[in-house]
Amino acid sequence: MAIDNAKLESIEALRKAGIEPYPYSYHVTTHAKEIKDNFSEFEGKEVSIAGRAMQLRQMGGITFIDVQDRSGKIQSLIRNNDLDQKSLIVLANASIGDTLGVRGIVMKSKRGEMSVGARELTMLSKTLRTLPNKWQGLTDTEARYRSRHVDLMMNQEVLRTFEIRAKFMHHVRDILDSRGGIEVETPILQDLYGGASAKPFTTTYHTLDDKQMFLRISDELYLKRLIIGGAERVYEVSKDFRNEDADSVHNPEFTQIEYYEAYSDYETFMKMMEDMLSSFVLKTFGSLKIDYQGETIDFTPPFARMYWVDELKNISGIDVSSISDEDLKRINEAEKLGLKHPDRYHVADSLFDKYLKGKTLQPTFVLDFPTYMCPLTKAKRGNSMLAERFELYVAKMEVANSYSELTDPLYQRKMFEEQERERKKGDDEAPPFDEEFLSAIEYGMPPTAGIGISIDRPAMVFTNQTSIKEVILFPPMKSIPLDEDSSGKK
RNA sequence: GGGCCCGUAGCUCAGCUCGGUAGAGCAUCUGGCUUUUAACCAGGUGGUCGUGGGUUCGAUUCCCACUGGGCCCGCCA
Repeated sequence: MAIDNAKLESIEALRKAGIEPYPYSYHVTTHAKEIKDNFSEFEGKEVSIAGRAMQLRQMGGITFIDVQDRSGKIQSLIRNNDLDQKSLIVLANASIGDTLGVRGIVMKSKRGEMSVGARELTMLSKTLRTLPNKWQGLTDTEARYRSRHVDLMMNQEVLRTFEIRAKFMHHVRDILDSRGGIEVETPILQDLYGGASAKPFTTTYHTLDDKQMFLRISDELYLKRLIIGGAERVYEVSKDFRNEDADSVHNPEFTQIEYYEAYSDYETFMKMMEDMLSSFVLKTFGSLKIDYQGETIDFTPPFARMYWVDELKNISGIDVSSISDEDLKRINEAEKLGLKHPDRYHVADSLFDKYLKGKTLQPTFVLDFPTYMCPLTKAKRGNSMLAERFELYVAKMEVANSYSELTDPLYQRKMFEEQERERKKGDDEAPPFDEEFLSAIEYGMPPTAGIGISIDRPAMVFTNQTSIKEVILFPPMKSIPLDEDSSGKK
C-alpha cells in the first residue's frame, strides 16, 4: 500500500533500457543556493547538480522539476529536444521524490526563474514512496520525529536548525581549544554514577558476571581526576543520560560540554561565557540581538548578575542561606510551593522558580548558591553560607552551570557522607558513595573552575524553538507495533 | 504521576453534535499540452475511520478500556 506499483514498474522500465536506478556516484559541481546567489557568474555555464525532485510540472515536450539539494531548491528546465535517448527514458520514469542528477546550462526561464537548462538527466535513486503533499508538507509532530528523514526533505528549515546547533558546538570547541583545553572521552558506561543528582539508566555487562552498570549522568568526577593527574585543562562533549521525564526543556539523553580549568575560579568562566555567546551570536546572526519568541534577547556583554539569595530575601523576606528545619514546612505552605518533601534544597529551588526565574529572559548570571545546594563547590570567599557557583540563564532556561570546584578532600568526604545519608533515607537521586574519586582527590587537586555548558538549550534559543525535541534529531518515542505495510513488502 | 486536546487515503484536513459501513485538495495512474513554478484541462485508482470491547437492527459517529502523540502542571539541566 505504501509502496507504489507504478514506481516498481519504472524501475523495471529503466533496467530494461540499460539504466541502473541505483547507481554508484555522480559528479556534482555546485549547489542550488550557490547558483542562485551568484547567478550572473553562472549564467550560460554548464553545471551538474543533484538532489531530490520536489515538484514536477510537465506540459508536453517540456518539464520543470524543482531539484532540492542540501542548500535549497533550483528549477531545472527540461526540453525533450535537448535530451539524449537515455535522459528521455529517465524523464519518462521520473517522479516526485526521486533523486536526480541534472547536467545543463544555467539560464533563466521566460518568466525569469533561475534554472538549469537540462542537457542530461541521470536517475540517482528511484523512490518507492510518496512524498507528503507540497502545500502543507509534513506537519504532524509525531510523524516528523518518527520519520525525521521525511521531515528533513519537506521542511528544510529543520536542517538549518541542526546546522546552527552544529555551529554552536564547534564554536564552543574552538574556544576551549584556544584556551588549551584537551578534548577527552571518558566512560559513558560506568561502575558508579555521580557528579549530579539524578536517577540513572542501568544496564548489564554480561562478561563481567552480569555486573550492573550505569549510563553516566555526568562526566564530572572523571574530568576532575584528569585535573588531579595534571592535565590542567580538559573538556568533553558529553552525552549524559538521566532516567527522568521529558518535557519542553528536558530530554532523557542530552548534550553538554563540561570543561575544567586548573588555577581558575568561577569568575573566569563568567567572562568566558560572555565572550563565547556574544561572539557566536554576532558571527552567526550579524547582530548581538536576536529574536526569540517575539522577544529580543541581547547578548551584549556584560551579562546581568543576579545575587539571587539577596534578591530573594528582598522580594520574599526569606533568607534561604539559613532556613531552619521548622521553617521549611511553614514556607512550603505559606508560599504554596506544593512540595511533598520540603527539604532545604527543593524549597530554595522552588522559591527561585517562583520569584526570580521569570526575570532571566536576558542572559543573566544567577550566582552564589547556599552551600547545601552545592556538594562539589568551594564556599564563597567572605561568606561561608554561600558557595561560589553560578548558573547562566538565557530565555529563562539554565544553559550553563559553573563552580569554583571543591578541592578540600576532607570536606569533600564529609559532603559525600551526607549524600550517602540522604540516599539511605530514600532519596533515589542522590549518587552513591565514590571512594575511588575520594582517593583521587586526596592526592591533591589544584584550584580549579568547572563548567557544564548545555548544547541543546542554547540551540533552542538560537533557532527560536520552544521544544527541546526540535533540536534533537531523533527524540525518544514510545514504540508502536510495526505495521506490515511499512515492512517493504509489495 | 495529574488535567485538557487529538488519532479518518501517502500528506493536509472535513464528516461525528443529531448513528444508516466515508468526502475534498495535493500525491499517484491514463489522456492532452514545448516556459511552468500551488501549472492547467478531462477521466480513474486509492480507506479493516489508532486497537479492543459495549450499547444498537445497524457505530467513523454514542459509552468504556487500551494505545500513540501534543500542550499544560508536578520533578531533574
